[in-house]
Amino acid sequence: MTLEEAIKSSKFKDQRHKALIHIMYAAYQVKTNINQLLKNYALTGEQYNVLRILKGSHPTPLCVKDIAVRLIERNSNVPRIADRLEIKKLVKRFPSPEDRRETLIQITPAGINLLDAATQAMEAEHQHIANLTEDEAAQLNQLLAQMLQD
Amino acid sequence: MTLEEAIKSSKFKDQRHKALIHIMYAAYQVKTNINQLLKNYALTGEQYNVLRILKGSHPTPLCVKDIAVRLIERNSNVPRIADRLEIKKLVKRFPSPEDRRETLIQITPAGINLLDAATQAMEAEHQHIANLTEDEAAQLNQLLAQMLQD
DNA sequence: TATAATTACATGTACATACATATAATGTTC
DNA sequence: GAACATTATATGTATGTACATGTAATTATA
Repeated sequence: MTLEEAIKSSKFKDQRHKALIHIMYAAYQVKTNINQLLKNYALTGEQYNVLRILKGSHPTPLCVKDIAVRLIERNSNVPRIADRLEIKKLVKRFPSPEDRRETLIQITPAGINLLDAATQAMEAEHQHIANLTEDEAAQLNQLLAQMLQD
Repeated sequence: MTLEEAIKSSKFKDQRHKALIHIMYAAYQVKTNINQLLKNYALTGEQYNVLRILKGSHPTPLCVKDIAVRLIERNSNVPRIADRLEIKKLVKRFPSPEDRRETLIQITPAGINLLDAATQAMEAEHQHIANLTEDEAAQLNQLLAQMLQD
């Protein structure tokens, strides 16, 4: 479905205006796709992202703020996402011995297993979503980087 | 800030994978910018979108589902967004005489005034966000359309 | 070193999303 | 036209975002 069909409108001021709407629409489609896939693993997108970040540093645990700065959506409430992962025993949480203000969070073996399964499915999905050649994707990345500069 | 700096990672499988993350990051930046601007008008992004859709059909009111299909984020809960707009007297709501299951929603003069002021500020912001020429924006739109096809 | 400022996290509230379910009105089918 | 299916909206719950505030620990400074 094209953007115009999707939102039943073609009243864009110019190409730049359309691009902003288009980006938000594309992101929504990508996220919706990913969330659907993750439902098979009883994970939300943000829970998946936090697990992925934790596995990246495993076995070293990370404190809340170090997880937060690695998330795309910076205002995500990491303590509450961690609550839900902890209930499912996908992470464990303990106070930092070095700085007792910090809570360290570590992915559990169960968390790694679930993440690995979800990631495998995700990669297949990614191939399917991004209907672009590598050259085209590189071009898209260049344009997005330029758009966001400074 | 580049994507890599923003999420402190450069571990992308390929350009297509990076493009998916990049789109979500760009959309987040655009939305955050817009939401900041709209705070000056005590509106959220979704409230603004609903008002814009209602003004598009004004003075003809729209029912809940006709608003929903015009929103980018299709699962938005239009009745509850309408609740908040109604409290602020930016819209009024009444049952449809033709189909009493439907609730018709119409933007008020106060709603139009607020929307117009917000839209003027928004257009200035849009110019500022999208650091692209018209040709580049057109290219970006073409790539996004291709990515999303079927 | 005592006090002040900062930092890290948790938590409360308002709003939004995602999805299930309830209810009333309309449409369909026999 | 009665029974059933469908549609439109509302509402409940879990999750997440955005932001303000509270509390404890650490750091800075007088």
